[in-house]
Amino acid sequence: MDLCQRFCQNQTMRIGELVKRTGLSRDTIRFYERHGLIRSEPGPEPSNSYRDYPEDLIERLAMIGQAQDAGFTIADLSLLISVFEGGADPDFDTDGFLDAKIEAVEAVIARAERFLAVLKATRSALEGPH
Amino acid sequence: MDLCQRFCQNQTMRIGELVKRTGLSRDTIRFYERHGLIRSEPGPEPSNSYRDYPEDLIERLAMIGQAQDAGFTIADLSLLISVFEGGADPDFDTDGFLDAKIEAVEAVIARAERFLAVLKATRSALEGPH
DNA sequence: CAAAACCATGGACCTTTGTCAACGGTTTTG
DNA sequence: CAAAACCGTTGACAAAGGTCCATGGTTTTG
Repeated sequence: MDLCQRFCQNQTMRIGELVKRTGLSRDTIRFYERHGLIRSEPGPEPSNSYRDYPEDLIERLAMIGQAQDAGFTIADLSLLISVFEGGADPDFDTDGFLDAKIEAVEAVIARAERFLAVLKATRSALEGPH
Repeated sequence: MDLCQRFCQNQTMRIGELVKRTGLSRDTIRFYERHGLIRSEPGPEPSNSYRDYPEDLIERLAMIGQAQDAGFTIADLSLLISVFEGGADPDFDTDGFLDAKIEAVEAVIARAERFLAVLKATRSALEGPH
């Protein structure tokens, strides 16, 4: 199967393109896959072991980055993704999880903003007297 | 020197009180000190090796927490603190450093906020149909 | 068709940010 | 004064999040 086929037929790509389009490293992507944050399919050719990565992973990988900036760990993300995909353990308190995480992220943002203010004040203090 | 003396004379405390007032662990505080993020003084008694921690460390330790939430590493903080204390390498580009860091923190906040929106949307989607 | 580029897998390795345990000394307290 | 609580130092350990390397196969390209 050549490039054009892959391009025209559907929205999947090989890992190299995902690397280019996300800026992540190959190893990082595989690391996420090993930890269940993303999934890939076997690819149509029986002759190789190349895997297909769907288009929407680009969005998901971006979200993973945002989540990490918000203080989420891989384990947190793993849980959240099971919520997204509806495959969560039925007696898992999804609402409670979400509420707690929302609060935590709001706290992180508030703290980061307080720090940002310190940083800006420092810059002013340095530029003022100059 | 007894407790009252220490309390009345000046604004320093021993590590145990710092632990209580910051919520950090003893080991974390020592870790930060080993890495130059905070400093302590030898304490007045010659008979022991206890150290004195100034009152303002409480504020600084709070700031360190905020900085970490904003994506700062210990190494970043070490640089920033040398800027605070005016002891920075004279040919270090302080302005450039601050500008870059401010931009980075703003980016972290923006990304965390985008993620927060995802989280809230997910909660709504879950509560709505219920 | 040969070289260059790409892919998967497995496991070792690395950095960051702490945490724990052990040892021996000092203070505080009942 | 004795037990309990506190302190400092050292060094090993740990978990998270990746990164690197070797090996061997597949595609793409010139």
